[in-house]
Amino acid sequence: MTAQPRRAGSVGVVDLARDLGVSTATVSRALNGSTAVRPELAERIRAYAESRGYVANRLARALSANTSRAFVGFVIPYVDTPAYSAVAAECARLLSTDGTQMILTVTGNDPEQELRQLRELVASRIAGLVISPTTGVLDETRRLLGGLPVVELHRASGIEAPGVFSDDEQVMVESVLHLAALGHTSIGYLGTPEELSNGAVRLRGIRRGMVLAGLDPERMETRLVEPTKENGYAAAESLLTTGITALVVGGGSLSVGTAQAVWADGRRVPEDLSLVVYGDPQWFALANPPLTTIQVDYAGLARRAAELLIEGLDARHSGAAGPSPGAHLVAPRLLPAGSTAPPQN
Amino acid sequence: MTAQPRRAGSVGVVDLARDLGVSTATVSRALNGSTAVRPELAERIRAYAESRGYVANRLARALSANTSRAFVGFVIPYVDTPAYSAVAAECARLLSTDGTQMILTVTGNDPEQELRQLRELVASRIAGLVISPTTGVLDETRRLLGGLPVVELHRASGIEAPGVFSDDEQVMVESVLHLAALGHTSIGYLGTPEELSNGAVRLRGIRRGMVLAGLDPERMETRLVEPTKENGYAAAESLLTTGITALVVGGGSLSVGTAQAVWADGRRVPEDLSLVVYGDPQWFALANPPLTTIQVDYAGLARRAAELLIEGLDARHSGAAGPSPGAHLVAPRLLPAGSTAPPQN
DNA sequence: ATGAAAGCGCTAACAA
DNA sequence: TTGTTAGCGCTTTCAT
Repeated sequence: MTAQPRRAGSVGVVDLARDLGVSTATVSRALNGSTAVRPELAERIRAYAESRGYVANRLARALSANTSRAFVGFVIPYVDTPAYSAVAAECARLLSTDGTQMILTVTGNDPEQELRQLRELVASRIAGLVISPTTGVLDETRRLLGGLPVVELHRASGIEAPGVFSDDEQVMVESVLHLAALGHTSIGYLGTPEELSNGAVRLRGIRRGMVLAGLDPERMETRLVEPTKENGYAAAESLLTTGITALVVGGGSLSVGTAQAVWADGRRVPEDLSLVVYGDPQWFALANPPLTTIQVDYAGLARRAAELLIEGLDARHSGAAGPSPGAHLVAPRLLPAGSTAPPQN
Repeated sequence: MTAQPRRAGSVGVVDLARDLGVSTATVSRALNGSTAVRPELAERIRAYAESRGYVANRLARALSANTSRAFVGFVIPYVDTPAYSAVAAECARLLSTDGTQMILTVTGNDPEQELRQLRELVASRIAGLVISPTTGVLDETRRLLGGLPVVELHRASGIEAPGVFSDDEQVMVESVLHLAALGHTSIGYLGTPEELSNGAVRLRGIRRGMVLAGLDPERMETRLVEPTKENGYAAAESLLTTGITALVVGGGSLSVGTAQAVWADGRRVPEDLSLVVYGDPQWFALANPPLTTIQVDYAGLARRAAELLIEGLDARHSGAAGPSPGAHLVAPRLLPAGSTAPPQN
C-alpha cells in the first residue's frame, strides 16, 4: 500500500513522486509535457497519476506559475436578457475546452460595483476577461483593464481592446429599406441612447437607411431610452400617437415592451403598423403574426469573444501582438416575417 | 518612498508589514478582522492597506487557508434557456455580496463531461456548488458531490443534498382543473420524460389534476420527450391529430416548439385549442392572444439556491448540520391569459 | 535527464 | 497582543 494522503481523496505531486521514486520536479515536468523528461518515464508517471485519479490543484498551480490561464472573468451588467446570460454561458462552454474556468460576475450596470468586481477578479489572478462595460466606466477600472487581455462585448468603453459586436448598422439600414420598399414613408425608430456605443451604431444605421430611402432622417419620429421593457412600453405608446405606419426597434427588452404596447393599443399588425423587432427570433416567432426580427447571432458573438480572448491569452504568453483592438463584427440577419407589409391607407 | 513591489501594481502583505513595521501575521490578522489585534493598530493597518489599494490574492489565501469560500461552482447542462443561464447569472449576483466568486460550467447534458468539469472544480478547491445534474449521473460524480456542500437545481440526482425546484406538481393540478372547469374533457399533455425528476413531478401533477377533474388519466393523450424546441414541435404536431381540445405543456423549450407547431397548423387559439405553456411569461405575453402561462419564478429559484448554498458553506465551517437535504420548493403561478377558453363544439 | 530547494502570497500554529 | 516559522501544492531555477 502507498501512504495515505493527508486530505482524504486528494493525491498530490509528492505522493506520486514518492510512490514512483522520483522527484516532484520530474512529476511536474511529466505532467506538464515538458520535453526534458525521458519519454518512457514521463509516460509511466502520467499513467500512474491517471490511475491514482490525480488532478492538480489549480490554485497551487496558478499561484506558483504566477501566470496561468486557470481562470478568466466574464463581467456583465444584467442577468435577465439572453444577450448577456446566454452569451456568458456559451462562452463558459467554449472556454472549458481550453481548460479555462470562467468566473461570472454581474455589475447591475453600476460603475462602482464594476470596479469592485474587477478588483476581486484581478485578486483571483484571472488571465483575462470578457466585459460588457457599464455606461460610466471609472478611470481606475480602465487602468485595471489596461493590465489584462480584455475583450469587450456588446458595448465599447473606449479602452484599447478588441470588441465583439453585432454588426447592427448594416442591418438597420436594411430594415429601413425593407420598410421603405414596402411603401412606408412614416417610419419611427425606438432605440437606446447614443451614449451606449451600440445605441449610436444602430441610430447611425437607421439614419443612413432613411437617406438611402430618400426620406428625411431629421423628420423621423425617434425615441432613445435606456433598454428596459418598461421604457420600451412607454416609448412605444408615445410613438403610436404620432401617425407612423412602421416602427423599427433597436433593442431586445425594448422590443418586448413595444410588442406589448402595440397589442394593448389594439393596433393590428401589420395592417395598422409594420413592426421590426430586435433580438432572439425564437421568442418573437411566438407572436401572431410572427414578428419580422433582427436576429442577433448570440452564439456567434460568444464564439468570437471566446476566440479573441484565447488569442489574447496566447499572445500574452508568447509576447506576440494579440488580436487587433477594434470592432470584430458578427453579422445579424433581418428575418422577414408576418409583421411587415405595405401600409394600408 | 516605499520599496517597489515585485509585480507592478501589486501590493502584498509583506509590503504592508514592512512599511508599517509589523509582522505579516499581524497584517493578516488585522485584515481578517481577528480580535487578537489591538484595535487601533488594526485600524491603522486597514487604512494603510486601503490607501495602497491592497487586494489580497485570492489564490494564495484559499491555498493557505485550505478552506475558504473564494469560489463556488455552478454546473448546468444547457445554455440556451433562461431556466439555466438566467438563474446562473442571478446566482452569481447574489453570491458576490458574500465575497464569493462563481465558476460557471456547462455539461451539454453529458455525464462524462459533467464528471470532468466537476473534477476541475474540485481542483479549484470550490467551497461548494449548485448543480443541475445530467440525466445519467456517474457514480464517481456522485462520490465527488458527496464531499461538498451541494445544492441541486431543477433536477434531482438522488444524492443527499438540498434541492431547489419549482413546485410544479401543484400548478399542474391547477392547470388541468382550470381547463376542466372551462369544460374541456379532451386534454393532452406534452412534457419531459419521467427519468428527469422534474418531468416525473409534472406528470404526477397532471394525473392528479385529471383525477380531481373526474377524468381518466390513462386515456389522456400524453407525449414525453427530451426538452428541446424541435421535440416540442414534433410532439405537438402529433398531438394535434388526436382531437384534443386543450393542451398543457410542461417545459420551456417544449412550449416554444408547441406554439410554433400550433401556429403552423393554422389552429386558432383558443377557439380550436386551449393552450397552457410553461416558462417565462415575458415572452409568451408576446403571442396573440397572450398565452396562459405557468410562470416559473426564476429569480426566486436563484435566491433560494444561493441561500441554501451559503447555509451549507456556513454549516461546513461551523460544523453545524446544514440545510435540510430535500426539496425546497419555489411556487410558480398559473397566469391565465387569452389562450384558454371553453371548447367551441 | 533528473533532483534539491527556493519560492508563489497568504494563513495558522506555536512561542514569546 | 505580537512575532517567528511552517506550511498550502505546485512550478521552476540551478545544480548535477
